[in-house]
Amino acid sequence: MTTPSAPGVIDELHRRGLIAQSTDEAELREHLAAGPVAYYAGFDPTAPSLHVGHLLQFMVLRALQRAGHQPVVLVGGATGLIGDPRPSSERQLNDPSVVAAWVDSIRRQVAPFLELPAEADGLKSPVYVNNLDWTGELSAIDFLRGLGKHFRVSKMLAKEAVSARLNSEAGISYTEFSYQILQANDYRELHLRHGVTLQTGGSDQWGNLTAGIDLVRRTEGASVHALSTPLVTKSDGTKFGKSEGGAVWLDPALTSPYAFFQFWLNADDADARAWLPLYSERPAEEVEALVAESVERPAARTAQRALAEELTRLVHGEEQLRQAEAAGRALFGREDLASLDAGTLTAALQEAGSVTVEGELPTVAQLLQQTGLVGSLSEARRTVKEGGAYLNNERVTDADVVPGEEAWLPGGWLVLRRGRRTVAGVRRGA
RNA sequence: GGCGGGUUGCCCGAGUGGCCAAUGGGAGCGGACUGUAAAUCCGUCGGCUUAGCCUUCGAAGGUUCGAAUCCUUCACCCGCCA
Repeated sequence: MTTPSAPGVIDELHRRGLIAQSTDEAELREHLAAGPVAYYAGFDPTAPSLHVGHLLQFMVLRALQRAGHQPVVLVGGATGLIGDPRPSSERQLNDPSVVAAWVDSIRRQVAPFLELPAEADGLKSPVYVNNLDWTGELSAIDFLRGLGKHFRVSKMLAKEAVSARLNSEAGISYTEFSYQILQANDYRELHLRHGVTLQTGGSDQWGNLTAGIDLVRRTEGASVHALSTPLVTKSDGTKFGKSEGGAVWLDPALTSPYAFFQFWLNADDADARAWLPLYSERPAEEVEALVAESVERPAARTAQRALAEELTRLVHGEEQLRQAEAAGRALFGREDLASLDAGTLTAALQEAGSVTVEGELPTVAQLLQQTGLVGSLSEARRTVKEGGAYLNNERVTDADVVPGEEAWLPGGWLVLRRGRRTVAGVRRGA
């Protein structure tokens, strides 16, 4: 891996389209060029796992780390108890013990992204912090006197998420209204504790980022920076990061490495080309070549493949990437399923998702339901009627038949498929 | 506190006593076409032991042979007036 010299990191981020907004860029460049800078990004525990939407933040964190700067990763044990206002509706408060558990799991999940390879000379290992450490013991008086005085309500009301909520039926609670003060205070605390002078985050966080800058200036007289990433969009206007099942998680227990790989592989052409620079850490020329290849021969899906490979490797590791790829090849390849060897088939179906059936084999409709390919027996019948159900790559015509002995594939498997690309395995039990 | 309007399936939104599991649009899902894309066209879109049955139209009760539709009470939302 080539280590770009420190002054180039802003150029790299620009080239990759990772900068939506930043504080005075000339100053920021100068600051970064002057020596290692401590910078931070925060992640609130609103679920047991992060999802693909968070990935972009790590691309920025990694780029800065490669440039020799000091990453500080914050997991919001305190802010997660309050809830950053969403433009749409009030959040449901989660139980403190649940949030604490999520802090742990996210903290563990984040680690590999900034882990340094053995040969990484002079690069800095991340510092991990939890804002509950300083927010948990903050008294109401300290909060109101020490922090509240620095915030003008008119300015707080002007923040996008807040004003959206004020103008909506949902309104906004005082709890969520206060969120920006807590996040601003995080910046201040990290500035004092770790000398942090740069905060990064999504563009929807810009208001919170600037609130922190203002607070640091007012209380410490220091001028600090912020940098935000653009919102990742899809060409069809739908929300990025969802697949059939809902969110695409980084936790392999919630979204298998296979499903994760497939998520990127199935991106549409325009999206894959637009996303590749954002997510790929390959040299600029290589990225350009891949995009050009994608334009020339879209069917080869080079951009999708590159995304799927790089990100699956980053999130799940080389071994999982290899298996996810092999599974895709086995299940979508041209070869006959029966000709696959038991090991390949087993690995592929375990990746794709499977159930084990003991004793009497149920009907195809029931199998479709048990594998989770459909939500109900009615839906299973409907799918069969629509011609969208396949057993071992052959269209099923009767939902109520029980697969015969000859249907079993090597390793004791049945391959069920719904539609073009949703596959699940059925394994023969004892 | 008073008056008026509203609450329908994942979302929006029709429906004012039987022809309503409920028009239409969106999302989703499937098929065709392709490249495990996109666009387009077609189909589908509560559940079940599926030519039938069961449970749905804010909640509970009532009128009726029959109610999403009428009546009563309650909850919540939106206006106007105090």
